[in-house]
Amino acid sequence: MYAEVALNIPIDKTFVYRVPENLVEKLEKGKRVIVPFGRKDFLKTGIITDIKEKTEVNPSFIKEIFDIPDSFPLFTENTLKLAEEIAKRYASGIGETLFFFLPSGFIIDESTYIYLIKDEKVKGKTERDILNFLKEKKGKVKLVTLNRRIKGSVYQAVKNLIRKGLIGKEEAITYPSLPSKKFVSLLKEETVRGAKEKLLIELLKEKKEISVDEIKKSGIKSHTIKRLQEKGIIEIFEKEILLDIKKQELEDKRKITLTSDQKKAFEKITNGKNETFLLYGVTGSGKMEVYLNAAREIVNRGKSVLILVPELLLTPELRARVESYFGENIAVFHSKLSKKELTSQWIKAIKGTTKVFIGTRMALMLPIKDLGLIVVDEEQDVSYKEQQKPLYHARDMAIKRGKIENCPVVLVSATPSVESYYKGITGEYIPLELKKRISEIPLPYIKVVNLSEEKKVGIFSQPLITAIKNTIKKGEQVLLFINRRGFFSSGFCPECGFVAECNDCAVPLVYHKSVKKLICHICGKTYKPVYRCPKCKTKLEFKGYGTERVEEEAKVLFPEGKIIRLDQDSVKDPIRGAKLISDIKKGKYNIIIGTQIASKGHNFPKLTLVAVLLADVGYLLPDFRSSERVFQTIVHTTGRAGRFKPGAAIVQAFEPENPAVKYAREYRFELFYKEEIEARKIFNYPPFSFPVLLEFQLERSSKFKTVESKFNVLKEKLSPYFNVPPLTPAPIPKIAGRYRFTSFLRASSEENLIKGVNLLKNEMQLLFKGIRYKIDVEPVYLL
DNA sequence: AGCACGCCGACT
DNA sequence: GTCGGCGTGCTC
Ligand SMILES: [Zn+2]
Ligand SMILES: [Zn+2]
Repeated sequence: MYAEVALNIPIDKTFVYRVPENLVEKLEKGKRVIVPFGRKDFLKTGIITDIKEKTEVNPSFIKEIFDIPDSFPLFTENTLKLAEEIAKRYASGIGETLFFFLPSGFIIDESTYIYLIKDEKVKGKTERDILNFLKEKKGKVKLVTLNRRIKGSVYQAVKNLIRKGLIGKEEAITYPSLPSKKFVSLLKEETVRGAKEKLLIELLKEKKEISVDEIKKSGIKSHTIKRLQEKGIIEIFEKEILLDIKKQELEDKRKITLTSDQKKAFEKITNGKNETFLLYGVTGSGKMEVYLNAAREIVNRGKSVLILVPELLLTPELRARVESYFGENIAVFHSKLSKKELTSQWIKAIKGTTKVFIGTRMALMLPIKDLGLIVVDEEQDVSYKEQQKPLYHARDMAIKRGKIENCPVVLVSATPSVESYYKGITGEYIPLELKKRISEIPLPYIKVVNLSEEKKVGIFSQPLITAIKNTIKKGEQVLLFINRRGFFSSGFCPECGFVAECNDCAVPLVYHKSVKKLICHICGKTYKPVYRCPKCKTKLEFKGYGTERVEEEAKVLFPEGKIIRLDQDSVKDPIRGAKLISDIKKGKYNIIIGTQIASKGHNFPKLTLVAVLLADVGYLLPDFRSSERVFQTIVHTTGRAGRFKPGAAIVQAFEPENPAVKYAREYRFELFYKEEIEARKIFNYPPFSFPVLLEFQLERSSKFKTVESKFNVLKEKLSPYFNVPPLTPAPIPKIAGRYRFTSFLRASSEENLIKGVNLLKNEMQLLFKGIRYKIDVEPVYLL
């Protein structure tokens, strides 16, 4: 008996292992295996992707599976299929893909550790660096970490140092942190005096083992437990637990009568087979009620539900709202959970003890059985695209999963992506429109101010100043949206044109007044501020606006305002961030200056005026979606106003006649889509083409010539599948010290895309060994 | 990816 | 000679 095993190495290949007699019974697809691998037979964690009687591989090369530790698989048959699809579409390997999604708590790997014996003079630079690193670290360091942190031939140098007796090595296994809990059991029966002590012993007589958590619930303090342990009466031990199951009946905590539009959508979804629905309608039209009701119906039929949400939307508020439908028996899944929590949620999925899962894009692969519905909320959100390998799009792969699981998928949005909207028209998706708002409160009136004509004080136009003053006078709140944090873009020299840029990235630095530093928003590197041109000593001029600069101007203009900044910088610390948000809700502030963070997820009841300060900057960026993003920012941000009582919005723009601005203001979304779809068609952008962004990241720009000539050879081979433009410097030509060259390939059909990507992946591997590159299929960021 | 091996210039 | 930097190839 043989098992095909996928390992966490970046080659698109599985490995064949023999299954020993004693493990045949435990053999199952999707299960975790521990196998020896490589020359050193280091133990590695793998996933069984297939089981076979025969194999082509030479029997003398085949090794034996070391262990199958679990009684259950970590991937279902369906999620294994999904992983294969992802690997195929996004130029990734099956092993790479599986291990990208699998929580690291499941991984047991053996590796080499290095430690210092004595420090002596050595000649080689790499050897010196290694000794210094070990001296600084004190203790054992993984060989791989050395290799990552030190440049040069680390492996060679380590070998030499071992031979010289300066360092030592040992092999060790990293143990996984499966969810565990402390338990207590009785060692001997002895009479004790204390009432609490007696109680604990009584409890232990009844039940052999009780978890410390549970003991504490009956009013016994931890020092009591400790004292009995010291006396040798009880014993405390760690025990692996799979999960703590909270069984709860689903009850109608919310009695909501759906409108007729909502009811229609609900019926369509709950009667769905494996269609993709596009559920759309303006803010406040009750989209969430529809999908939560549908989800509850599906759960009542005994099936499970997966709800995907963008990163910033997974707030306690949202969780509470979902809990109001399902009780506490829901599981969240996102990157802020700990290793143990992630493994625990994963197990809940595979065991089927929880029926409702809500998470970010990484929740896509949860091994949920009997999936009856997948929801993708805010389907247009860019955070659904993974930015590391595998560069998958969770919305598109959710649709794929729906087909594999044979269940309906609902895409939800107030402003669908142009691609999804178009597919709603062609019938690929079934459109479900909610035309009316639920409440009587009208949508905010949007006033557009022309920034190139109107009088301004700083960034504030006269109409905006008046509106802000009136709003805070009434005791209500104002949100000022600006799409950048920091103060302003660092200076440029009017004499010689010098611009303060990051040394590693070709982007202007942003001045952050609060920390008095220049910060690169691409790589995060900080610099001391410069005020004079280093070349000609002219005083630098500053331009651009960030939240900090808006805040400073607002303080002068509105001395009566209670102003707060709400951006990544101010909510970095989660505890302080949560406090900030609750303070805003309480009305402690009346002028909120925020970025994306402020325009998503949170409802501020007293907010009645929203302003988009620079609505159409970014409109001219070389990205075919820039217009769509302007449109979405305006609709989403202005939609924050007047959730609870009528509100208004002001949009400041340089070109008010720009369709993205005009149609957002008039709430004539269908006209925006019509024009945008027309433009996409003319210029052959998605949904009319299937792009791949090929990006080289070169250490030296001088390497470009050889890369380019090799690329031109490849170009010919790719031409049956892609339109291949020449390799050119990326719009941001340098990031983190690497020179970026890109080619924006376009396939005319999905079939060509998949075939072409496969060819591209294989050819690139052969042609560009030792060169860093990225194959971004259907990219979201083009800069 | 992680690791070994083999090639080649530089330096005892 | 041989040390150490670097490119190449293999892993069931
Ligand atoms: Zn100058
Ligand atoms: Zn930078």
